[in-house]
Amino acid sequence: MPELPEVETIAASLRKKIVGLEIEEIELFLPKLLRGDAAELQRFKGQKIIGVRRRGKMLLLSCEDDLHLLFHLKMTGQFYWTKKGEPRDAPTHLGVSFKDLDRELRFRDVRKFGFLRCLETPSPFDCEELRPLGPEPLELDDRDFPGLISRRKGRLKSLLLDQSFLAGIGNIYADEILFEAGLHPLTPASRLSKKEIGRLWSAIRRILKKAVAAGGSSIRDYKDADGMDGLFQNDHRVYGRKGLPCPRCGANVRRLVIGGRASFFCPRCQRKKGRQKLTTRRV
DNA sequence: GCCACTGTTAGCAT
DNA sequence: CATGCTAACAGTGG
Repeated sequence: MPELPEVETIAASLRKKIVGLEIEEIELFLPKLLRGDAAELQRFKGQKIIGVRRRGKMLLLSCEDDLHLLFHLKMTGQFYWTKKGEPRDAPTHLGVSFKDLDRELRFRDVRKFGFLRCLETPSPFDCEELRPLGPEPLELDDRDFPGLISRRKGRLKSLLLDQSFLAGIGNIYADEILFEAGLHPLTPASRLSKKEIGRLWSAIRRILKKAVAAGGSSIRDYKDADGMDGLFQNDHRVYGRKGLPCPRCGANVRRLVIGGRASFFCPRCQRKKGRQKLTTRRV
């Protein structure tokens, strides 16, 4: 389930351990994990890792000589460390050992949806997988958001999940963001007032920043590369909370399916547009 | 055994 | 072209 905050946390945990290390061996146990030619992987032997970055939900390990490893963890991808040469378990599909280090980095993915790709280019962010992504929500200038959303028509929930709109938001944070903004997930983007666009943008920033600070959400499989759980699952206010009271108003959280995805929201705090005024009453 | 599940995409409909 | 919906990927867990 790694979304932006989880991948950001994994990148940080990986970065502090592998930058500066020289790759000794790379072993691939599941050919379909790699998009491209298996021989490309061998070019990384002897290469020093100089950077670990995130773009959307993808992770980029960069070496010298314009060589990069691009990972997508999809639903269940995980990195972890073992002692060098330790037997691998069935869902472990890749092992990377380093010169002068008695441990090795492994990648496991129970559902096998994740992928790895080798890039050789000075501009890895222009590759096929990364090019279609929209802006990074935590880097986009505040002034650019209204223009970005004004060109879109779909429902807010689907829009937030659209990686070409903003990169990195997934199902959990989309629901938490819409709750924070007080907007119904079915609201058409084209019907937002200026004020609501402002609320949506600050909710996006606030929720993602808090989730990054909390190290992401550990619901099922998610752990960072050091095996640490995130804490943001404790701050979820609607996601996965069908039938439980809304923490703001006490109404029962509802669940809807939108575009095939579960969507959780508070029917009172996130009114459908057009109903707020009718139900306003004096005290 | 049946259904749901975090991500994404292809294919088809509107 | 844009958007919406479903199925499919493969496995685990309730």
